[in-house]
Formats: sequence, structure tokens, C-alpha cells
Amino acid sequence: MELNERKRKILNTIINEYISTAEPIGSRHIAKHADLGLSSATIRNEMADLEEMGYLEQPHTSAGRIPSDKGYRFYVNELMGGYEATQQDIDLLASAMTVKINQFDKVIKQVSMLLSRLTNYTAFLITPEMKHGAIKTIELIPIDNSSVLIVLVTNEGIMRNKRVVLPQGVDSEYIPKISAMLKEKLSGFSLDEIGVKEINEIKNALGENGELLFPVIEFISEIIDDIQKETEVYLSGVSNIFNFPEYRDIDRAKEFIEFLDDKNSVTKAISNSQEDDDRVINIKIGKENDMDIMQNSSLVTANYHLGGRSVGKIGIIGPTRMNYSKVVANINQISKYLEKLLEEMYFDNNGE
Amino acid sequence: MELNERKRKILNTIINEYISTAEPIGSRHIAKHADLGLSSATIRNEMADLEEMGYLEQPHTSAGRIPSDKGYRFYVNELMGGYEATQQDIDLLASAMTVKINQFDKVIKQVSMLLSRLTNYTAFLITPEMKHGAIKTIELIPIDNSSVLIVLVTNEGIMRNKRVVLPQGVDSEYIPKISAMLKEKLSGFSLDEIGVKEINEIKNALGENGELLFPVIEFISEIIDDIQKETEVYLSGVSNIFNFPEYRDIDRAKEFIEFLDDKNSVTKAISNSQEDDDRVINIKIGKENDMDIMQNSSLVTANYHLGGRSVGKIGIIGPTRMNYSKVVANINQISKYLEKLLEEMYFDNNGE
DNA sequence: TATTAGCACTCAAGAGTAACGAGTGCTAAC
DNA sequence: GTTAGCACTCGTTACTCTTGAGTGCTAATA
Repeated sequence: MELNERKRKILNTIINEYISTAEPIGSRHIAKHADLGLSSATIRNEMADLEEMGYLEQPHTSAGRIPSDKGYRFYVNELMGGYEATQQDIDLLASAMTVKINQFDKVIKQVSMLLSRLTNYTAFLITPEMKHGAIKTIELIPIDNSSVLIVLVTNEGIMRNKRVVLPQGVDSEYIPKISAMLKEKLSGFSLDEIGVKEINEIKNALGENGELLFPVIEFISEIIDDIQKETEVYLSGVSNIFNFPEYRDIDRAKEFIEFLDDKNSVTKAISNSQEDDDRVINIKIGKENDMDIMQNSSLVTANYHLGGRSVGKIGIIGPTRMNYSKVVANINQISKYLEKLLEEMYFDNNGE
Repeated sequence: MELNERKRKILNTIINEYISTAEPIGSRHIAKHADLGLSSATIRNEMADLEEMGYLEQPHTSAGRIPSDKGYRFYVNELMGGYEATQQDIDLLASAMTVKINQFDKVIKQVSMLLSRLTNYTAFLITPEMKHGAIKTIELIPIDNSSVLIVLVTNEGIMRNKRVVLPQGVDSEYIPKISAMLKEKLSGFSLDEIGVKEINEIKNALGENGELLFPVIEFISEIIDDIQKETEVYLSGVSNIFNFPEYRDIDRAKEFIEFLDDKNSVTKAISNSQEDDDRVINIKIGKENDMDIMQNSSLVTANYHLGGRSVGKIGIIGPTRMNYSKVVANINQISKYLEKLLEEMYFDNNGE
């Protein structure tokens, strides 16, 4: 069966209406609102076709139709129009733009907060992974006799730090020495290149009596491994989901909150989205998500960039009945805004 | 009216039963289970008295009684017995004890996670405020030409760091100089002591051409101010609240999640608990909380200590119908466990 | 041949009703 | 002071009935 122009129009109307009302849409409603000059009976026939083709579903016989995941997918790919920003959106963004932020953590919070307020969904932001960059700085700062702060900076401007307790028996007077050594030996290496060979080289360079420090070197290389893998997830507007009838059911809501509670599963769900084209917004609708718990939710993510390179992800989570065009537009705006803030942070005074 | 032994026993039984069943407790139930050798009619009279005295409430005429906030308060102060750890509790703690943690952030996560798993409520942990300690280290680490990492360590072992963008026009080659200067001039000062005087001293010490750096000094002193005030809140087990019938109502649940969503309000609610005796567990029941949104919830907090000094807070949030004795016992265990982990972190290899 | 009017049918949601039962307060007897 | 007894209250549950939105199918129409 062919998906002709008329069917597309009807499908489009149904999805648009359903997105804004959350009520199954009946044929009479379409006949009245879609301005097709057709009777409800004709539309009924078309709707039956669309259902047969898999774009629509019927919750029960005497209800109207709702879009299936396939329906949403087609809508997102082919039908959905551009989103016209409301005055409220514009005001919100404009007032955000006026704020000058000079603290990195505040940038993150501001941006995820803004995205959740714009979209009314739950927004997230994932900090960059470190693995790609080359080490620019590695530094150990003594905190007390047993613990140090390890600071790692890559040439991409990504910084991570971690407070750790050193293995027993390390005299704190060696810390500066170790720090300098690490810096010298590891600078320029990509994080995923650091292997046994490089570590051994450091060990050798420690010279006589250096063996005492071997455990520290081992230890630090493990921590670097850890740091490399870690990313942080910031959530904002978690309670927004309660605004949607989809989550008025307490068990659905519980499931969702449980999912968000576990940052690991969130990271996993988000990183599953393929990176084919990292400039494009990635949309996963319902069952397109691998995780069980996401089968009734959609995920819209974008990679944000810095110096031409994708460094982290930003996006929103919500019900499959989502205002995709608005969300896509908002994420575009916000990721640009984020990139602008980051540019300022990283390159503003630089000749780079 | 006197709160005699019999009334106390009845009240105690009602509260214990209500805590475990969440159902209003009737006189017949007490007659059967409390082993008082009294008929339900007598108990009925006593319950009417207890209600008159304000310890009990009746949801409606034909229901049993439930404890009022005053009832819980009396229970917590006078009636509640010690909690006997279950095998499950013991196993959970024991397995946690075997894990050796050497990363500070993991300690925090582990502890709050453990507390929420033990209690089945939502647990939180607030990191120490910095204001009391004296500055031991202050260091600026260049990240790129425009941003630096500011690291602050107090003599109490509390560390905070923040990545910031420096004001325009600061050449990065001055960073080490500024860093050394700050360290020299500010070491030993308590954070809340740093005022205009100290800042001016640094400015003067910059010598000729130092004026160019004045904005940076000003800027950094503002950031220090910020750092001083900030604490972080870690939540764990947010979805636990869905296990309680109190929050089966979607609007109550929404309210609760909204509250937790806003870290500021959480911090505020928690820091409101007075610090009269910082060794004692602080319990705020229902209306004893200042915040509107907490009127139907209870907050149990403890200060955790390091080197004899209270440094942060740990605790749980849940419905007023809470298993107080279990929660108190668990928080005690966990704050000891946390202190042990922190001791290891801070003082293990030290002569301190 | 495509469209439409008409109609019987389905089914969720809401309103109304009745029965149930847990629990109470009060009274009178012990 | 305690208790048995009883009328009363009121939330909960189950059931029935009605309503109405929406459907699919058929036959008439353009």
C-alpha cells in the first residue's frame, strides 16, 4: 500500500494533535480540523490503512488512534515541520545570554537547567570523556600526608581531578618528585596509549632506591585509567515528567525515577546512541532504545563540540509522545549556547 | 491528664504497629496484640484520652488512630527502643567493610548508597563547609590560556577545587607567580578572615607593574568566597519513596521529587536543623520542619566528624511514619563507618 | 471507482447504589 | 474501674447502568 500525500497529511495531523492533547485522535476530529474536505468515513478508511501499515495503533476498539513508534519515526524523518520559537523561549534564552559565567561547574548546571526549562522535559548533560586527548598537564597536589589531588589536563582543554589516598609507606616529600616525573614522561601521550611500557619507563627513570615508589606509580596509573573512563551526568528537571499523563501512573513514574537514580544506567542508555554523524541530533524512539526501561520513552541527544571535536552529550528524556520539533530546535539552540560558553572558557584569550 | 504507664504502653504499641502497617490502628487490634489484659472498650477510652492529649489523630470517625507529630516526638524521645540489627543489615555492612576505597568521591557515593540501602529511605550526604579551617594550600594550575584550576586545602584536610575563566588580559605566564603569592600571603588564614586588608596586602606585594594583576586578585578572592559557601549534596535512593503508601499519591510524589530536584532547598532544609549538640542525631518530625514541603516528612540527620570536629551532615528523608529506631541505629552505624573511611583517608599515614 | 451517510456495535469512564466491615462513642451492668 | 453490648459512622468495594466517543461495515451517491 502506498503512503500517498493524503495519508501523510492525515498521519501528520494525528501525530501533531496527539502530541499536544495526549488523547487518542478520532476520525471526526481529523475531518473537522485537518481541512481536507473529506468526511469522517473516508478518513476512517485511511486511518484503518495507516494502522495496517503500522503507523498507528488503537488502544481499544472504541478509541481513536495513537501513533506507533514507527509512526513517530516517520514523523520525525519526513513530516515534522520546523519549530517556531515562542516569545517565552526567546526571553528565557535572551536572559540566559546576558549572564557572564566564569565557573565551569556553573556552566554545566546553567545549561542543563536551561534545557529542562525550555523543553519541560528532563534534561541531561554528560561531560566529555578524556580518552582521545593527549596529556598536557598531570600534577599531584599534596593534601595531607596520605592523600593527594591528581589533576589531569588534556590538550583539548578537558580537565579532571580526583582526590585519592596513596598506598601506605609513601613519604609525602616524594610527591613533587613523582609529580614532575609523571609530567615529564607522560606529557604528549594520549590517555589510551599509556601502557605497561610507559609505566616501566617511569619506573626505570626513578633510579636508585626508586623501587620504593613502584607501588605509587602503579597506583597512579590505575587511577588514570579510572579517570579516563569516567564521565559525569548532570540531570535537571527530573520532576518535569510528572507533568505528563504518561507518568501519572505511579509505577511508571517509579520506574523512570529508578532509572534516573542510577547514573550508570543513564550513561549507558545515552551512550548507546550511535555516533554515525556526530553533527546531527540523534533521536531514539521507544523500542528503538535497547534498555527495557526505555521502551516507552524517547531520548533526544546531541553531541556538543569544542574546537571542531565532539566532546560530550546533551539531551532530554521524555515520553515517546514528545514534541520532537520543539525539542530538536531547543537542543540545537542550547548546544550552540553551550559551545559558545565553552569557547569563551577555553579559547577566549588564546591565540589558538 | 496524666500519661501513665498504661497509656504509654498503648501509645507505644499503636506507633510501632502503625509504623509497620501504615494502617490506622483500632482498639481491638491493641487489645489482642499488646498483651495488657484489657478489653477493647477500656483501650478505646484510653485512646480517646491520648487523642485529647494530642498524641493521636483520627483520619475519620470510623477509622482507628494514627500518631500525630507530637505522638512521634514523644515516641522518639521516650518510648522507642533500641533497634536490633537484622542479619541482612549485618551482611550488607560487613560486605561494605571489606571494600578498600582510595578515591574520595567513591567514599561519598558508597556511604550514601549504603545508607539508603540499609534504611530503604532516601539518603543524603552533605560535604563539609570550608569556612572554619585555615588555609593550608592554595594553588592555581593553568589549564589553558584563559582558565585555571583553583585548589584550596584547609588544615582540616578539606579540599575544594574549581575551574574558572580568568578575567581578560591576564597573561598565563603570571599564573605561577600569582599562585605562589597567594600561597604565601594567605596560608594560615581562616577562610572567613580573608578581607579587604589581606587582599590589599597581596596587591601591594605585587610591586611595580603589578596593577595589571589587580583584577585577577579581586577575581580570585571572589571565587574563594564562593568556594567557602558551597557544599555539595549527594542523594541516594530517591526512588525508595515510592515504596511508601504515603507517596502513592502522584502529587505528593511530585512534590517530594521537586523538592529533591532543587539541591538548594535540600541544603536549606537540612542545615536548618539546629546544632545544639552536634554529637546527637537530630530528628525533625513533620511540622517541626520549617519548610512547607516538609510538613509531612521527617528528616533524620547526624553530623559526621573528623579530628573531633563536625565537618558535614549525613541523614535520611522520609515520611513521618518512619522506622525511627532503625533509622537512628543505621545512621549511627554509617556515620561511624564514614568517619572510619575518612580517618583512613586523612590521617592514616600521618603522625597527626 | 471513490466518497459518504447511516447504523449497529464496542468499550472505557463515570455516576449511582448497596452491602460490608472496621472502628467508634456511649450506656448500663459488673 | 472495667467491660459487654449496641447503635452509629463512614470509607471501601463491588456492581449496575448510562453515556458517549469512536469504530467497521454496508449501501447509496456522485
